[in-house]
Amino acid sequence: MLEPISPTRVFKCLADETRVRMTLLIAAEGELCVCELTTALEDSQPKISRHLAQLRSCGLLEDQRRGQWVYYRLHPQLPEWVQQMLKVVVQANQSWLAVNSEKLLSMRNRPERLSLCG
Amino acid sequence: MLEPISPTRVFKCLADETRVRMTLLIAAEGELCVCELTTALEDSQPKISRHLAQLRSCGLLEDQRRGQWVYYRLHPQLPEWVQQMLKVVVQANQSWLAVNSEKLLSMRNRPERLSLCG
DNA sequence: ACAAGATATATGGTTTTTAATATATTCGCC
DNA sequence: GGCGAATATATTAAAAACCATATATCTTGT
Repeated sequence: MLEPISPTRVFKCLADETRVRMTLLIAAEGELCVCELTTALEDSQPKISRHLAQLRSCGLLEDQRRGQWVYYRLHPQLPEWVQQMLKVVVQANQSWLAVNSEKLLSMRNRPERLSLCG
Repeated sequence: MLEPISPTRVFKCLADETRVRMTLLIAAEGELCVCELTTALEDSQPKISRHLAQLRSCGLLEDQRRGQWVYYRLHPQLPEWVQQMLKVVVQANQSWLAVNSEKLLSMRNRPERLSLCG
């Protein structure tokens, strides 16, 4: 297997308001598509998409197209310590994330999920 | 109390090779002075010092002068989640940190500590 | 089945902002 | 004065943002 992701690399990925919020939201929700993230963060689609590409390319997220939507989730091969870390951070920062979770909940025309099978 | 440190802020602090290594080393060792860090990381004193200032100013580290040396440790009021996070990261990345720990161990003229209290 | 339009996402090219580095200098304590 | 540590300044490098545009999928009409 390839060299495992370094702490520096992980922290650099998360060292941006947009990227942490997206990553934590995804960690909390399981998976989210680009338009959901765009709504939750109230940011432009190209900006969201670019940051997602970065998170994908450093191995934090994985993407999956389903029809016209592309869904992002935590990469299943993420090292234990990164998963644990994200869990701790999500857990302790729910009120900080609330502004985004709420926008997600009140989003209109949110693409439907058949079930949470993955 | 002031606004707690945000995830973004924490991750930005750690999003630099020099700063993560220093922070994790300090988390692992309890406390270290500037000259020890300079040796462990094989970097210039001004560089180390400036990064330490950054870590101090975002509340991750606290400094304490003892004679001619200045010692750094994790800030005692660091939120629980940050401490947990650092613990997880240190624990899982010991071999990545080994290069620095070893230089620390083999350092000559290392300032003596009376005891590990504090 | 095919073309036209709508919606979802990604990328190219540029400018602007921010952060890291090196060198020189200053401060503080013995 | 000498050692450990901090800061100032200039320079360089990296990352974010923005706008426009491209691709892919779905829908509707014929």
